[in-house]
Amino acid sequence: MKRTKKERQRLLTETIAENPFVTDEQLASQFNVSVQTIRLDRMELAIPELRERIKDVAAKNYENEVKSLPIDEVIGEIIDIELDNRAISIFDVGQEHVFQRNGIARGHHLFAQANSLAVAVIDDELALTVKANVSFIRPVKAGDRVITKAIVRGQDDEKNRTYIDVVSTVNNDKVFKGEFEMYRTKGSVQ
Amino acid sequence: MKRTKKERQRLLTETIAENPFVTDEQLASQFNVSVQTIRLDRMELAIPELRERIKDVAAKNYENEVKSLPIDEVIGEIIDIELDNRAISIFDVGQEHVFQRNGIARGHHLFAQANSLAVAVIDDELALTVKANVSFIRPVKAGDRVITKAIVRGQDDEKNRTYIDVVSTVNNDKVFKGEFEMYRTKGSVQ
DNA sequence: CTGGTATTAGTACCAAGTGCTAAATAATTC
DNA sequence: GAATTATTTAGCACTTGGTACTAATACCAG
Repeated sequence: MKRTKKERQRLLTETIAENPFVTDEQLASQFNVSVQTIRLDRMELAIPELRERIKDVAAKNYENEVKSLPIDEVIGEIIDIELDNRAISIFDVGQEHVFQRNGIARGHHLFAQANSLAVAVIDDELALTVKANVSFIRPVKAGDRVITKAIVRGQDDEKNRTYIDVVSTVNNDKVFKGEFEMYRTKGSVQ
Repeated sequence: MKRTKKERQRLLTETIAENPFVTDEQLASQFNVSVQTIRLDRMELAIPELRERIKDVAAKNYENEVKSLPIDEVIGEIIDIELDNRAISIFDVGQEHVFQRNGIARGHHLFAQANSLAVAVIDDELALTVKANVSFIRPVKAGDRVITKAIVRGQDDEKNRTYIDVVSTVNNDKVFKGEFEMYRTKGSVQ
C-alpha cells in the first residue's frame, strides 16, 4: 500500500537520518512492512544497525568534548629568541585546533601563537597586549606546521609601549600577519 | 594483588568516566578480576551498562545539536543569539587563563571568546576570520565574568564579507573591543 | 570454628541485531 | 495464461553485551 520499494527506501533513509535512535521494529510498523524487509532495505542502503548508529553519534560527541580543550600558557614552541628584538616559534596544528566541518584552523589559535610570541619577546616582568591588528591571509589546515616570527619594530618609552610585527607562514606561504601594540612596565633598558 | 575493593571501584569509576566505551570484559582483564566482579561493582556504584552509557553520550549530543554550529567549538558560553544580527556569550576567567605572575588574563583568551562569537553569529556553513582589529582596554583578572556582545554591522555580498563589532565587559566596564572582518561562503539571504 | 565479606562460576534470559535458507506473493515479460 | 523475475515474509541459528539469579568458594576476623 505504501508504494514502491524505492520510495520506501527514500523515506527510510530520511527517517533514520532524522532520528538515528529508531529500531527496525519501529520502522517496520511505521512502513507497514515486516522487520525483514527493513533489514533488507538497510543492507541495500548500507545503513548500519541501531547500536552502531548510536555509537557513531556518541563517538562524534565524545571527540568534540575532548576537543574543547583550553588554550593555556604559551601556544607554540619558541625555538629562537632575542629579547626585545625578535623571536620564532613553531606550532603544529592538530585535529583539536580545527573546525571539524572543514578542517580549517580556528583563528584564535593562530592569534594565540602570535600573541604569546609577542609577549615572550618583550624582556619585562609585565607585558600586556593593548591593541592588535591581524589578518588571516590563508586558511591553515590540520597537519600544517606554522612558523611564526615576531620582530620588535619600535618603542615609545613615554607611553610604555612596544610595537611588534608578527608574520606566520606554512611552507613559506604567509598565512597570518599582525601588528601588536604592547604595554610594558618599564623601558627596554637592560 | 590489586588491592582493596574500594580502590578498584574508585579506579573503575574513573576509567569509565574517562572512556565510557569500555566493556565489562575489558575492565575485568584490566583489573585482573572476573567479569562478574565488575558487574557487581557497577551495581554498587550504579554505573549503567555499556550500551546505556553510549546512548547517554549520544543523546546528550543529539539534544545539543543547535542550528548553526556545534556549541563546543565556542570559547565562552553563548547565552543569546540571533543569527546574522547579534549574539552574547559569557566567559568565566579562571586561574588557567591568567599569567601566574600578575593574575591578568592572557589576551588570546579574550580574543578567542570574541572570535568564537563572531564565527557563531554568522548563519553560514563556513565562516572564517579575515581581519581583526582589537583593543585590550583594561586588564581582566581571574574570577572575572566577561560578557561579550557581537553585533553584525554590515555586509558586502560581492566580497562575501560580514563586518562585526564585538565588545566585552566586566561589571559593565569595557575591557575589550574589536572589529572583525569575516569571510562567509554565501550571503545572508535565506 | 563460625560468620561475614568478597569473589567467581554457571545458568537462563533479553534486545537488537546478522546471516542464511526457503517459501509465499507480486509484477513483468514472453 | 504461463514463465520468469523481483519483492516480501518467515524461521532458525548465532552474536554482543549485557541482566537476574543461584550456588559455590576463598579469605579474613573474632
